[in-house]
Amino acid sequence: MGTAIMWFRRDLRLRDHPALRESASRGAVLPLFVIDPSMWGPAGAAKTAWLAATLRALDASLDGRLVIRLGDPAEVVPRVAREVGATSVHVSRENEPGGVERDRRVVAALREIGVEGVATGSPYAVDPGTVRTKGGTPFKVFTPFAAAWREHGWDEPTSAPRGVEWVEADTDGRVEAMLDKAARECPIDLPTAGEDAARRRWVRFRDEALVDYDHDRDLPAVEGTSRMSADLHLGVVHPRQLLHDLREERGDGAQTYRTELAWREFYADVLWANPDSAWQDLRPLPLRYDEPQDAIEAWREGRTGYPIIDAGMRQLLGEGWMHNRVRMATASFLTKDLHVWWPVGARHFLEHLVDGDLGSNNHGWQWVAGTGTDASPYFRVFNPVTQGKRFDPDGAYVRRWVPELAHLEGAAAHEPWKHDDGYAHDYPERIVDHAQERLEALARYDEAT
DNA sequence: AACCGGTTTTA
DNA sequence: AAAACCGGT
Repeated sequence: MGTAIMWFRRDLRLRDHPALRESASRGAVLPLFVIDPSMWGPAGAAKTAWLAATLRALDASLDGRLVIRLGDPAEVVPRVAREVGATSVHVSRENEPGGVERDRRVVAALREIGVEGVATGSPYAVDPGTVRTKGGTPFKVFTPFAAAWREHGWDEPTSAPRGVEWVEADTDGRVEAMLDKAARECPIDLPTAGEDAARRRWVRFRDEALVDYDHDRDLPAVEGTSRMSADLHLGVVHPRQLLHDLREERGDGAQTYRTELAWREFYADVLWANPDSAWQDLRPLPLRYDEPQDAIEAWREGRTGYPIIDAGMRQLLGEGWMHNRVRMATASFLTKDLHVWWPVGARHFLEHLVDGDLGSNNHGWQWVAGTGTDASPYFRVFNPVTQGKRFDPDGAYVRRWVPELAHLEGAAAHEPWKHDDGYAHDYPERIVDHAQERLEALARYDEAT
């Protein structure tokens, strides 16, 4: 039995970990994480802090044996392999274009020194690239994808491997200070990180909120969602575990939850099949775009004068998370009311969301913008006032995030312009007229098609 | 067996 | 409007 390296990336857990089990079957295991300083710096502070906290939790669950090194993985991973005399390096397969390219470089560098690179499993219940149409092509429409995905099914989760012989090596001396700094500079309160905490959150959701999920998941004022996204993003939980937990559940809540997981898998598959669609239109649409810097800044900071939009944008900055209903409304506002190209918004979301997942985020944006999957409805323009009144009927979400409107009762918080004291606490006036910009957006779509 | 055309579907 | 399927060839 030789030595194997388990190189952790978006799979920061020990339970139900096919690549970890594979590494343990090869011999003694060195658990490794590599911080690429070129990625660590530019990420948002909340995102970096969440990764730091999750790494600390993983390290604790390994009794402090997680080895963290700094640098370009194509240099660091082979160097560590030499250092410990490893014969194989194990990973969960990556589907994002940047990760695919990085892994190609790392595997090539490992091959040069005679070390095998082995990918086992992926962060998805069904590996991207597996589900295909009857014609053998990747799906571009969600519903038939979801049907085929369900039909395909998924493996049962496995437990953490027991009796692993862990190999020890030094963590880079600079890492402690980096993790400390990330935790210290975190602008928000993060949930507790790590597998056990995620598991507790999930069980609580399943036992208390799942029955009403079908209805409550659309209400941003209600804690009606599972809040699993940040843990799913780093692989602290695997969707297979959640699906397994719901296997006996036939109610609307569980059905809808499975469908939401299917969206995540769909977008990962679309990204895998169309790597360029990460930052370019999946279906190029020659639209005229604006670059209104002041309005974009107002959108980012939550002072557009539209209550539900401002509440959402402030939740993003304050919590590192935004309710999905509001993600759609704020994305529609940037693209349809301000006529801004979707990557501007997608980049802002990715910088601040602790769950910021490239496929789900960017294809969610493209879905709203009309350049992505789900063809025709270019005319999908969300009315921010209607969205607010429909999904936050008593205004509680707006009052929570927009103190300037806290004095308005009930749905009045969505329409300060209708109340004498609506602007008594310096809430900004609307920066655009939605009815007018809606027509402008439709005119531009007409022009482009 | 890859391709065509008509029909249904598209959160 | 485009995708996916289905039943042909």
